[in-house]
Amino acid sequence: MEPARAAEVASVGTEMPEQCARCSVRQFTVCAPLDAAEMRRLTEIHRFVELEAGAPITEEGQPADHVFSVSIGSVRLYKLLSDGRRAVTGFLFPGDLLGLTSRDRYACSSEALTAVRLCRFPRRPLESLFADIPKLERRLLAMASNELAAAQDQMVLLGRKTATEKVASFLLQLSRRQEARLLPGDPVSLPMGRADIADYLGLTTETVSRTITQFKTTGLISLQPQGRVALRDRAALEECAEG
Amino acid sequence: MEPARAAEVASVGTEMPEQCARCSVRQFTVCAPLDAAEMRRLTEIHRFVELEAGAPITEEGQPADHVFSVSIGSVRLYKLLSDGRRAVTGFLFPGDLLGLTSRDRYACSSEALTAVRLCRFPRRPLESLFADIPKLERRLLAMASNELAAAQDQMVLLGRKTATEKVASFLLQLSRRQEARLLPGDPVSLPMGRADIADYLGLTTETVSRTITQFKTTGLISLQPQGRVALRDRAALEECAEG
DNA sequence: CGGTTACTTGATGCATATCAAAGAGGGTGG
DNA sequence: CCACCCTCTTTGATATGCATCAAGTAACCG
Repeated sequence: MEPARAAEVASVGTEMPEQCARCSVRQFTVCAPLDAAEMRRLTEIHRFVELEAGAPITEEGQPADHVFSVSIGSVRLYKLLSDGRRAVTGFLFPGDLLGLTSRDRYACSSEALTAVRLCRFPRRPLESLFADIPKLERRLLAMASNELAAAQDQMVLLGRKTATEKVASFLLQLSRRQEARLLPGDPVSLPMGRADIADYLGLTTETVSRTITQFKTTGLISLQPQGRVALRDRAALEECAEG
Repeated sequence: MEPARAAEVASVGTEMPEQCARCSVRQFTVCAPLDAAEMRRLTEIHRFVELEAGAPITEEGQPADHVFSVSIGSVRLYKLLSDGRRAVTGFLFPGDLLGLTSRDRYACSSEALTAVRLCRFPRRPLESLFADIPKLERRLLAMASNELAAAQDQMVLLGRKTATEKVASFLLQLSRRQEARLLPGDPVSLPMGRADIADYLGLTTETVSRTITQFKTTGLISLQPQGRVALRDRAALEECAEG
């Protein structure tokens, strides 16, 4: 047994793995409510997975053997129609959960949008833990409920908002999600391309681009290097977003 | 103690209330996995609520004090934009759950679409039961996951399907949901009006009407009394639905 | 620095919205 | 029991927001 692990071994059952102790989004993940001993139980079954930008993570319809928690980076969730049309059903950021389903198949395909680090939990062992750690199941239910509420907002956006309202809502959504992770809400970083945004909002890349240009022209936002967007007039954007 | 109750009294803790024993959709509801003793625990806190068509059930943003299970009838879920535009986020049928949220406010407004009977559970006592009946929480998580998968399908529909595809998908969805309740999948009954369908599909009533007329003309469906739709060519509808 | 991909901008077209009005049920009261 | 009225649905004519088609421009990468 190598010296580097001595401390860990000395505290079996009470200390969590170093990587988790250092995890910057633990308080927002599925792990949030767990104490050190429970964390240890959970980490007995998990594995870290690192992927580069563009790598596939899950494929719609394939066996849902794992649940993932995004640790670093961003992920795009999507579904395809038979003729190739694509709908992006969501973007995931650190702390978000991926692959939760009650069926035995993934509901969506997903790909790394940037380089990502994921915590991967095999599903059966994870579900077995529910019996010993009810907090874990409680947490998953809360996260699923939140996702459901977000999905309903997205349905309103897709079904009843104009292109301008959609793009404004999108920028504000990303801003709020940054704030939820205790990051500044401005500038907003856009790790995804215009095509991803378009497929998420039910628009075309051209319309997204034109709308962003319009916001830029009217002084609501300004574009910064590396896909960052500064919100110059948040109140006006909020106004835009609601109609 | 009246004779009619003798059998029930003789088996306290093992028999479920008569109304639940007779419930035609119990196997599809939150109650599905519970045994008689657990059912009794659950029914200690629930109350039956009967409402006539059009009655409000929940209002978006109001305190989420209760969770409901639809027992008889249909419900429409919706959200409003500030200028009055409406998005219907879902229709509920017997067995479906209403009002599940991890926040303290309802995410959607809801109204009875027909006369309905609901089982109403006060939220705090319900959550207290989770500790004693883990199956209950497991069941809610499964139901929430299913709703999430349905919400993702709806996002694809709203964001990327044409009017024809939307209406075809809608008819098939209702048909499948009837089948899931072990009812015939054909004819499909439409308890909601064209305006509800339009707000659910991100269309106008006129477009919904025209599309239905077109399906009728091309022999894919035929309209029957009381808002029933016979699926004359299911395969062609499926084809329509996917593009 | 050249090649490639992503983004932006412009011109045109179409699917669906909007505006308008005529049928069709469905319930109620005479 | 029928006639009327109200609401919902259907149908028609026109308008428009966004898609599509088509270049041009900027950003990125090797």
